Amino acid sequence: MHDQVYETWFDEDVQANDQCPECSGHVVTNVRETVCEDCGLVLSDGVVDRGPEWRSFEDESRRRTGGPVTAARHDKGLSTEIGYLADGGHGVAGDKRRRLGRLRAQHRRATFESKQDRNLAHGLGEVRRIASALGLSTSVRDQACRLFRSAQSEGLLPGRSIEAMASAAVYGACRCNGLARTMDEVDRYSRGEFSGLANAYGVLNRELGLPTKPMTPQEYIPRLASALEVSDSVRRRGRGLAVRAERSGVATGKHPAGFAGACLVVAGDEAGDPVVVSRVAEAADACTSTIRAHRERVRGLLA
DNA sequence: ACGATTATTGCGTTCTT
DNA sequence: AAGAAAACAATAATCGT
Repeated sequence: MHDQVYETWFDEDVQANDQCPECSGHVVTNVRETVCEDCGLVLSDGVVDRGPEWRSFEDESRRRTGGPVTAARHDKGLSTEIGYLADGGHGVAGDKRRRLGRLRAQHRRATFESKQDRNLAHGLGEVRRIASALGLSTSVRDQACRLFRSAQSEGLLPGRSIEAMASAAVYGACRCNGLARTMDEVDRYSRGEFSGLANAYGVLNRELGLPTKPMTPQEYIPRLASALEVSDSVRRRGRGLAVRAERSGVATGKHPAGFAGACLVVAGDEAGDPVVVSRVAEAADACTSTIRAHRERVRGLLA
């Protein structure tokens, strides 16, 4: 019934950081919808393109035909060079010598450039795949791509996996735009067997000096609220609690997502509309004991 | 589901060399 | 100053209720 209205807004491309048409609040984009952070108005729900599916499939098949591309293998088995013994040792002279020299230079240049290219192509492919899987807007995705390019040109790649840096770029782009994503969530789509995301992001953030500010619990409220399908009043109350908690300092040093979840639990209890802790834990990428601990902190705030 | 207890992880500090 | 190590806090895991 709201479809028409939503369609219109979506066509106008309401995105993160825009103003909510209804309450002039702050609009954020999360996994599968664009919502107003203040009133929770859903601006695009289920309209998010199904692009990620064929895109990631495409990437997958490209990976297979292209062969395994990992930083380790690049340097290890695949690179070759033309040695100097061939001519140096046996006194190859004149034309042949010069030709060999030119060949050597070309070969070196070619392999070097193709390595860079492959790394970049692979990395950007991963960035795009992860960004799509998270349902990020194209502008955020492009920003992530730029971050990855910077990371490569700044020489941040050697010693780290492409996958790790790709997911770090995506996470970094989210952080720069104030989008509430946990590292876990981004990591979920990374292909590496061990994450390295935290490390890669650490370097990326430090070396590039990303303009990020710490996430606050209330920024996670809208996402969790819609994931848990709590009532509007509970969400509002939870948001209020999150603000109070953050101002009073009890939330500092805590993972904001888990803390936001705890706020929703307390809000649900108050409203006589219990929010199940285990579900919150799942939605917030935390465990139940953490949510419980935070819940007590929030309650202590009210007492 | 809850509360309590224990294990693990991560991080900033401090002590060394 | 760079690195190792003991120390602390947060989170996870596990228990009995």
